[in-house]
Amino acid sequence: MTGEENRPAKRRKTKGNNPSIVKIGDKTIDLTAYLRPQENPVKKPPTNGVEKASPTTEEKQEPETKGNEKTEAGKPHKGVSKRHQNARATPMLRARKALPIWAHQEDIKSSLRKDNDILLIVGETGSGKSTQVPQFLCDEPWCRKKKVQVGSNTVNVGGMIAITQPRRVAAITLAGRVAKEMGTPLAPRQEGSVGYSVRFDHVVPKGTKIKFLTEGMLLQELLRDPSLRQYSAIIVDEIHERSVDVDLIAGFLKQILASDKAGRGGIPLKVVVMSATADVEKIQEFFNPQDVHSSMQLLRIKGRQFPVEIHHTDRPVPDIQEALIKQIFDIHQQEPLPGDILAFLTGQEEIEAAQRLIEEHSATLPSNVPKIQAFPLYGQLSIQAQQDAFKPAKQAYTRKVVLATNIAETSVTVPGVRYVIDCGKAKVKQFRARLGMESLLAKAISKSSAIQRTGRAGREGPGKCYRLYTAETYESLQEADLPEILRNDILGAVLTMKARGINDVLSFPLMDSPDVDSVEKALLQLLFLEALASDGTITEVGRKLALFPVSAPYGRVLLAAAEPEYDCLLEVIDIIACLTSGENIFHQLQAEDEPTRDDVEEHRKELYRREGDILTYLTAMQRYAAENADRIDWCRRRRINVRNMKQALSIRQQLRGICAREKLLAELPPPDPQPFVPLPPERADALLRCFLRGFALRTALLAPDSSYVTVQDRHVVAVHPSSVLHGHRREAIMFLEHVFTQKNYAKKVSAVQADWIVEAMGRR
DNA sequence: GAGCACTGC
Repeated sequence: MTGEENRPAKRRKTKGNNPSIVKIGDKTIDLTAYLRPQENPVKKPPTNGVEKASPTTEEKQEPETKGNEKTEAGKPHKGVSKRHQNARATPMLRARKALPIWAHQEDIKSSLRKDNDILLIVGETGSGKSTQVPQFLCDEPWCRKKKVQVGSNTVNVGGMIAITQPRRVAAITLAGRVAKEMGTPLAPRQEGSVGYSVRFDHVVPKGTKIKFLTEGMLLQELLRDPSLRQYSAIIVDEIHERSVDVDLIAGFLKQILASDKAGRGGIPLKVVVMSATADVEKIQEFFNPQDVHSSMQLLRIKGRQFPVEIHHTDRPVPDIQEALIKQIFDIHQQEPLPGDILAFLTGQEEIEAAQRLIEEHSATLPSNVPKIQAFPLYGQLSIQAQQDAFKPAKQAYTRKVVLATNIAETSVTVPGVRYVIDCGKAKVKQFRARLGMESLLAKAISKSSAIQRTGRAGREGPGKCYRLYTAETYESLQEADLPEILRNDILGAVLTMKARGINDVLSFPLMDSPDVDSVEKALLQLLFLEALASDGTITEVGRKLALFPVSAPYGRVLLAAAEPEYDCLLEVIDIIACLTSGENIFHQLQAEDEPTRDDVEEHRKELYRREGDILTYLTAMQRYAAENADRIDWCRRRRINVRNMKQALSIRQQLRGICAREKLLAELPPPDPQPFVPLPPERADALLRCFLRGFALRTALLAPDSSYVTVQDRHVVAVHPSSVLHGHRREAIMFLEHVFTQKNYAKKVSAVQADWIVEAMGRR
């Protein structure tokens, strides 16, 4: 788990006599070829590199300038390029100069001149780093496009700065803000200096110098252009969130920095890594000057936050719900209005219970006391219900309490919050490679997460944070959350590496390396999917899978669907579009839906199929696409997630496009709406057999005691209540997801025949 | 009889 990549021997697993032999069911597979190290991918630099101490620049915070975020924007300046010099930008320039990062402009520029290629910036929220750093750098001499010789070709290298974001909205809104500040249009097919590229949405004007993109997007670009030739610099923002994608990006960047730059005609790539948390040792160690032949400077920049008073409990609370309610009403009675409360809870169930308690208590408040109103906020809530949590309370003299999951920690900002209550826990998804399943359980948060939650009270003024745990408990928390690459299934990450030509994935440089078990599991699954050949190298199938914006098993099903034997590609695209559009397209029916509940069930009945969830999703998608009148109303009547269905349509269009380009699809189907035609049973069989090409290992057989036992590991699984097959008995089931929460659950379940499973396994 | 949060040619 150290970030050092040159000691694979230590990570090798010792299993029996030969560590490279593993068994799946009755099959024995030799992993020797998979684990064989290739020649060291990170070239040692010549030893003339002088090591510099990393200077830490502490900075005095500029006096608070009120309303700097709200400064009127100058109108986009037509004709481009002579930016931020023109008079119209002046009020905005003043606002920019007030940002804490402005004082570091020269430091930032000079630290990347000459031979220095890497810079690490630690900037708290509100320092302005995401908007200003690219602007500081884009006029630097090293940022110009250059014509160079690569092999026998003359190519252009550099000219653009990429800045990565973990979320789409951030990439889009930051691009919008920077475009305004630079007075340049942000529109396709125009000339401009700023662009963005996220899934389903690309606005990259001609002459773009600064491009915001999601991490996944840059990874896709890396597959096509391993040297990132169009860029002079890559800025990796929010690296502290440590997504799998950002970890892979860091690894690829390290390889580029350490390489001889032949792929870039000798022109160096500058790398700026930006983090909002102070624990940067791991990052510094990772981009070790020894390895990459350049010294990494570190710059610390103060943020702009109001002070937040922190309160811990004196002793551990026995009952979180009770403590929460008491805390809410204490704040309500002691603190003046306005000032809303944001409470962090673990999940929907807890939130709904708390909401009921608050409503009961609230009803007992005397009439001369301000009212209190609770709003839930979590990801699967409808757009409308989420927006209710952002709007000020409807009635006057009312305090709003937002009961939120982790969604309010990073993804959304609730305005008006002065008080935060932190229960100290969060649900975390963890992949258990040995069992091949995920778990989703509430666990203690990390210190950095607690600090992040606290900060949510100080966005608009001084605030208070009440932690429902003791100061000792806080001190005992982990410094940071486990990075995703140590918690998630790394199937996709391993495929990306293989597709990028990394044969020996165990020696790929990573800040945190997953254990060998997980890597082996992923390699074996890729072998099962025929993404890898028996010698561990990537196959044509594997290359194609890496291009699909879906997980490898889904990609494999897409490829199989195009084979004449199954011939159901359009249907499979519809299904996968639905499956990957969000948690579940069906909203859970709640007590509040009561007057319409039967009506909703009646409408839903025409979608439910006895074959299971896959066919149900297909029916839902096809009926939705056939709907010509009001699709939103169609969803409302069935309590179907509108957002997910819209997303599903976009994914469908994207997948159809890719399949057409990859010659899996002869021609694009006619546009919607097309009349709905139910899939005949024999076609349904073909479709399910096709899904088994990706999911044969995720199957279970009905046991005499009516439980389902998995084929691969002989575990008992229960059909999840969200499945249409919940409570039904079938000979055998195939499930697309496998999660431990209260129980070992199979989700997205379909009925299959036992001999289909045998057939699918026999193909290997 | 139950669902942390993101993301992708």
